Amino acid sequence: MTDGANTRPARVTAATIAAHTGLSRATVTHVLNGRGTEQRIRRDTQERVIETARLLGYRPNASARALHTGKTGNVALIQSLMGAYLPERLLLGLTEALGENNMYLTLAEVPDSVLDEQSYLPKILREHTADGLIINRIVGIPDTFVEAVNSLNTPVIFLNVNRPSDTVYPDDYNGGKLAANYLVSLGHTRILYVGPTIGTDYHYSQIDRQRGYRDAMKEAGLPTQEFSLPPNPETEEQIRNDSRVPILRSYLEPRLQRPTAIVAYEMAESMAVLHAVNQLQLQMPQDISLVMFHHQMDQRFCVPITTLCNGMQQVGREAVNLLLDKISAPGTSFPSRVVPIELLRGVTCGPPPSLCR
Amino acid sequence: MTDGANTRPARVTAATIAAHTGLSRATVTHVLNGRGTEQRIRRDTQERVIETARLLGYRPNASARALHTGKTGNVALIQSLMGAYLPERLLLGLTEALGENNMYLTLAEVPDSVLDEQSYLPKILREHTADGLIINRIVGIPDTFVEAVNSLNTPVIFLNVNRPSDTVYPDDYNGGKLAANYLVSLGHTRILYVGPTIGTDYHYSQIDRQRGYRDAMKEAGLPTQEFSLPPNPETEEQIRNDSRVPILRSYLEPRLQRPTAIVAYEMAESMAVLHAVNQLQLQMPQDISLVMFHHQMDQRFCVPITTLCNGMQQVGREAVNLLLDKISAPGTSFPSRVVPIELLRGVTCGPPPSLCR
DNA sequence: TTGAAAGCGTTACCAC
DNA sequence: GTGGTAACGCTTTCAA
Repeated sequence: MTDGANTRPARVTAATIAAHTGLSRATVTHVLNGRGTEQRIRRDTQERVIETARLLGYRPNASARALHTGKTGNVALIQSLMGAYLPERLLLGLTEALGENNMYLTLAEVPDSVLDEQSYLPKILREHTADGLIINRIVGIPDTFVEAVNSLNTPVIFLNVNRPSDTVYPDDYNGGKLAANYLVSLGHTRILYVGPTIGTDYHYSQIDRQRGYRDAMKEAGLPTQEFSLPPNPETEEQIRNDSRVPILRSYLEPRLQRPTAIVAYEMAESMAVLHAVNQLQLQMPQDISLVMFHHQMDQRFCVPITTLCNGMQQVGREAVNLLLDKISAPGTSFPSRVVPIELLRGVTCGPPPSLCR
Repeated sequence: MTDGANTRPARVTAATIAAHTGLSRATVTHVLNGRGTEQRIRRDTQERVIETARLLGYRPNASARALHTGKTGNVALIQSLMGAYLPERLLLGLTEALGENNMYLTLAEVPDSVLDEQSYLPKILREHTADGLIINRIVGIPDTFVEAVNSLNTPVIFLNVNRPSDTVYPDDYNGGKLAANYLVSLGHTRILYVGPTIGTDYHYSQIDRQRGYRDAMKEAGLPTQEFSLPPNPETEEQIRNDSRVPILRSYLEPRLQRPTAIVAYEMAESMAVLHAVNQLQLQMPQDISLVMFHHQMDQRFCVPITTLCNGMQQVGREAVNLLLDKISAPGTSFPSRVVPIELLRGVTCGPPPSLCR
């Protein structure tokens, strides 16, 4: 009486159901896995099994199944989470596509220190926890790390870096072209590219977006104009004397020769542009147009900025597809997949002022 | 020769090592689990085992261990990823703290549709995949869902909602007080609170931050002034006629009675403030001060805005601790834990203009 | 239609 | 010091 109705048995397994129904474990799993009819198990038996499972609150044990099938049903996402690039859309794309394949995403943080230590592998790689690995945007991955990972028997793909194979990343080069072409198509001829100052450990997109812009301008027979935003100031002193917006402002100040449109590398540059534009009392898009690269149309800025969207959700989905391909053909190398960058129209672009007058 | 050196055996298990070393599986696992000395296994035997494991590229099978121990070593994070609140700091806190306990975070996206359907549980909850569940910031969770989750035998905690028990969330009420008090301490007396328009499915922080502000102002004997930013415009028509910044500007326009400081609910409100301030050619912080709630000091805005940081990393860590407590004491209910909100000084605050003159 | 049994890789208890 | 052996929960093949 003390233990009967209220204390549910700690674990309800297929065996429990078998015992309750007086059937064998095999029959129970057959029914539970939808193979009941195929196995020509009586209708009412099937219903009895299912009802009992429901009543008992049966939940299959993933580890046991994994042990038998040799597949964990998990994919691990590896990255240094400190300073990570992990847009929600990317996670959404990954989990969606994995979910469609009855798999899950396991997040593994890899401290930067680990990446430096020669041949030290993070714990998640030292055991057999996932069916595949996704390595996200680790800039300047040490070769030793890549080698160590490859020596694992686990399929691996890379994300958001530009490697020739087994990688998924956005087409930043054509994104750059798209940006410039779009502004050209609106009638702009003086288009300024605002990017970050490119240091030693740069990301490929810093090069590619700018290259795309340059090539598109050249093709249109227009001159390029580029401005590298100095890095974020660090000390408070530097912050108070932050010269980034003033410098940028000087680019936009001259009445006649000022750019009529801007391509910004990402949000940081866009914000500087917005500040400068505001300070100069310019109207957007009447006086000046702006496009930026981002992973979505971001509504938090009050002004929806026309965005070159790097399709992180799609990147996530493609990554899963690629990884599943690799899992089913272990050892094979696949060419990298490039995801197109799309233009999302905000309200920051229009024809150049000269054409309006 | 075809199969010898190049084709590595598909799976290296403890048995493989046992075979290679001529020892029993038990001895091998003893050594591998660091129980070698305790079991008084010869030094050289131990070394032989470890070396062989390394050579063979042995990686323990997590599923097998899980099956035996009854612990998967995984914690599932449940949420609707569409429109999710998932700051990187939160993930960092979660994965860090889990990592310290040799556990991993499994991300499970739960489509909104699923939450609505009565009693339908997402797949990850229908099987035994994780040792515990973290439910993150699902606003307006249907009671049926909570019930269904509770009927599972799996420990569950909530994140970023304000439930009385088994929950971790930032102390937004005291954050609101802190914001106001800080500005008061700088000498401000006309402090405007800018929040979102509170709809039907609001988040507790929308109430709490504002309440904190109000109470602090009352305690300081100062009048409150509040402005609800209308929701983001949706159609392009609405966007072009976006009246949010102009309206806000009208609050800041009058020379004498205008607020000298602003508490912004979050980034969206801050951006509107920055735009309005820029358009009015006001200097920040000379003419007006600004603090906002956010999950970190964000360097992308060019101006580092003084931030009330809701400590998502800490929230993540506390969440893991709470969940581990629940896992080791199943069925117990723990009081919710509130994580203090911290003030991170940016460059947007200073004394009010009147005191400068 | 149903049941018996083997095996997945690990752990841990208990003999030797 | 070392080596059997059972058990974890599930899947699947083969027999009945």
